[in-house]
Amino acid sequence: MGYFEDIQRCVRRIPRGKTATYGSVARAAGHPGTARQVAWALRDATALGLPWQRVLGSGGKILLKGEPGLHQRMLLEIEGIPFKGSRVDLKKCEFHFPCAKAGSRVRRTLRRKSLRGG
DNA sequence: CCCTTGACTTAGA
DNA sequence: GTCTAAGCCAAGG
Repeated sequence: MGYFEDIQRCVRRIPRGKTATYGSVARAAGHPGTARQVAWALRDATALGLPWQRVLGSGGKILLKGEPGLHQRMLLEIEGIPFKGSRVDLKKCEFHFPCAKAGSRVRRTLRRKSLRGG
C-alpha cells in the first residue's frame, strides 16, 4: 500500500458538505506530520475523481492561490458549505474521520449486515 | 547523497 | 487581522 493511496483513500471518504484539513487527512491516513505531502497527493486529484476541494488548510482556509483557489471555493459553496469571510467554519463543517485502528474488519461486517437487514 | 520545492502547521510578534 | 520563522517530510533534480 503506497503513501499516495493511503491519502487518496481518506480524501475519498470525506462526504459532500463536509471538509477536512491537510493535517487531519494525513493523520487519518496513518501518516501524521505529512500535511504538505497531502497537497502533493492531491495534485492528480481531478484525474482520480477525488473530492479534493474538501481539503482545506488549518483553520478552514483555502490555501490554493489564484484562480484555482476561487474554483475551489465555488465548488464548496455549490455543496452548501458556507464561508465566513475567507474561511470555512470547521466547527460545523469539519469531517471527523472514524478511527480505522479500532477494527476496520468489524466495520465491513456491520456494513454487510445493514445491507442485508435494512 | 545533497539540495530545493511546496495546495502545511504552529508559535510569536 | 497580518507577517515571519522554524519545523516538518516526500518527491525530483
